[in-house]
Amino acid sequence: MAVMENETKLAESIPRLVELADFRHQLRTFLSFSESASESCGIAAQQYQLMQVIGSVPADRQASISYIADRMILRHNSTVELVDRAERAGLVERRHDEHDLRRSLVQLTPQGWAILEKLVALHLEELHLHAEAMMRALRKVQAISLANRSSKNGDSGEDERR
Amino acid sequence: MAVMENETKLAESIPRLVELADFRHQLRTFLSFSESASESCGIAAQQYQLMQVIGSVPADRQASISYIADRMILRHNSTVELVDRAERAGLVERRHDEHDLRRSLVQLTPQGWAILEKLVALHLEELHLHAEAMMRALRKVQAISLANRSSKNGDSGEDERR
DNA sequence: CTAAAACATGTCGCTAGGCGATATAATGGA
DNA sequence: TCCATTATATCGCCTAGCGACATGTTTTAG
Repeated sequence: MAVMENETKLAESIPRLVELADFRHQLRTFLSFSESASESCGIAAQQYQLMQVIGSVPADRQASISYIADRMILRHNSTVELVDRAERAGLVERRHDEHDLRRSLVQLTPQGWAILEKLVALHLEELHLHAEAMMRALRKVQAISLANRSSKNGDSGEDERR
Repeated sequence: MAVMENETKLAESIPRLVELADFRHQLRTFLSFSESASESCGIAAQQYQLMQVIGSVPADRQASISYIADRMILRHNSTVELVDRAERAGLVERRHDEHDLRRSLVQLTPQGWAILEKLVALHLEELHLHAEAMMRALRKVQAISLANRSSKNGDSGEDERR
């Protein structure tokens, strides 16, 4: 260890790195496709995701800003801005909740529905082609992460266990 | 159709939307975790991904800017800037390719390796917990996208299957 | 019933990070 | 040698997310 130049660390010096990197690459590829697809419909990728969230609200809930923020994993103010942009683009519109005047409910416009429908189709098509590769990559990582349990504690061997 | 107010479109008006949205939510959750984990190590999520790419270069290749750009799915100039930042943070360093002076090869510093190792462990831990849910969501979408082949052409029924 | 706490949304200024356009140097083939 | 191609780097711009703050509404405690 002392004699090894620190340049010469090999790809496998961190055991599961390659699999994680491959999985991540799959994700980037999918996200990149989604971005292109959205742009091909004239909207931003985030707006597509926003519409996805709004369009898939469970029947007993409504798409308030905070609900959307929660599902989009964004701060509420970022969500407000996202909805602003989508509203300006004519994809969604705000309504006031009659029972709680603080809340503003967001819903898709007919144009929003149309674009969403188109993008869902495109994504399903893409996933039809690439879901399998993603599954494979994820499965590998999963197998690894299972074997990797308690990798922190004094484990002597970490490689022989499947 | 004429009498329906356009407000009342239900969640299932686009058949597979919920599954796609759920899958996307899983992705966001994972990416959000990755972001937090990276920040907990004092670096940006993109820098972690950069190190992943560099650390997992196949033995017969080297991490040039263009290679990284390709794997990160970024423009080369964005990659240059990403590497700049990572270099400033002491995570990576540039070297010149002796055989092609145009190329600059990027490699991890010892500190970079240390942080990468830590983050890989954190991510494997996380995936140990959530890979299953991601798999499930992906599997659903996949099943759907299979059934959805040629959904464009005049298909009368799209709901009765399964 | 009212004051205060909690909550939901909205506004503003800032910043990071990605991109297009452009520049410069090195390589390779005719 | 000369020029097209390749690889990296630089610059200015712009988007989208965030923290801090503001406003209005509901709920709760007393």
